[in-house]
Amino acid sequence: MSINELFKALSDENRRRILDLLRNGELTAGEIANHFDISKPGISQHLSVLKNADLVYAFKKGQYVYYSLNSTVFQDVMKWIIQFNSKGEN
Amino acid sequence: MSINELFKALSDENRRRILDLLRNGELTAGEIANHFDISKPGISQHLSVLKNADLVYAFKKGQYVYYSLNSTVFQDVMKWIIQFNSKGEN
DNA sequence: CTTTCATTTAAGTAATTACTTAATTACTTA
DNA sequence: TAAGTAATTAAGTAATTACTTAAATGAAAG
Repeated sequence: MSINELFKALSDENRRRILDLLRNGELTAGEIANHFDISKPGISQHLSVLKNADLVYAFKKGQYVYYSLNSTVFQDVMKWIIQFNSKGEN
Repeated sequence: MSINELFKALSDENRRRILDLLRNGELTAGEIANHFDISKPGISQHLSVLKNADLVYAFKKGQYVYYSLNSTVFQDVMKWIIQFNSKGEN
């Protein structure tokens, strides 16, 4: 969960779209995949990147895996950004 | 100046270090390059990515090119992030 | 004017990334 | 227990990215 991993995860358009989808609530991997023209394994890999960056939670229920936002980590990005509005401290 | 270009620009560790350096004030391309183990053309390319994403200003003075932060664009990133703390509007 | 210095552009390469299809794992249900 | 469904892992490939060195541009100073 480095800041680098975090920015790398956010640098992909499709991954950001996934995060956007999850703003409306949790979704299964398959439901997420249905919104894209990418293969399911492709989406699975994106989800794995998001999970490793702690941007999403994943929990398994039966044969489904539910994904949801971990909004706390967005605050790390926020903190990083804030430095550039305030001058020179930190 | 798309949000995609912006996140792509921020996804590189060295480019983020450049932005960090510029928090203390403007620097010439050469001064920036001195802080890195990368060749000058390498740094020049990073600066070009940052400039295209509007994260930095560049102005030429004699044979030097001065780079400085454009803090307004950070607010675009901020706006994007904020969506994920507040629930579901927008 | 020609030499020097700062920077960028050009061209090539190695590493990384985003995908694909095929195979595997894990769970559910007939 | 066999067949079907959801998701992931594995392995390969095409595209992108981050670098390199060499060449070009442009301003300054001898």
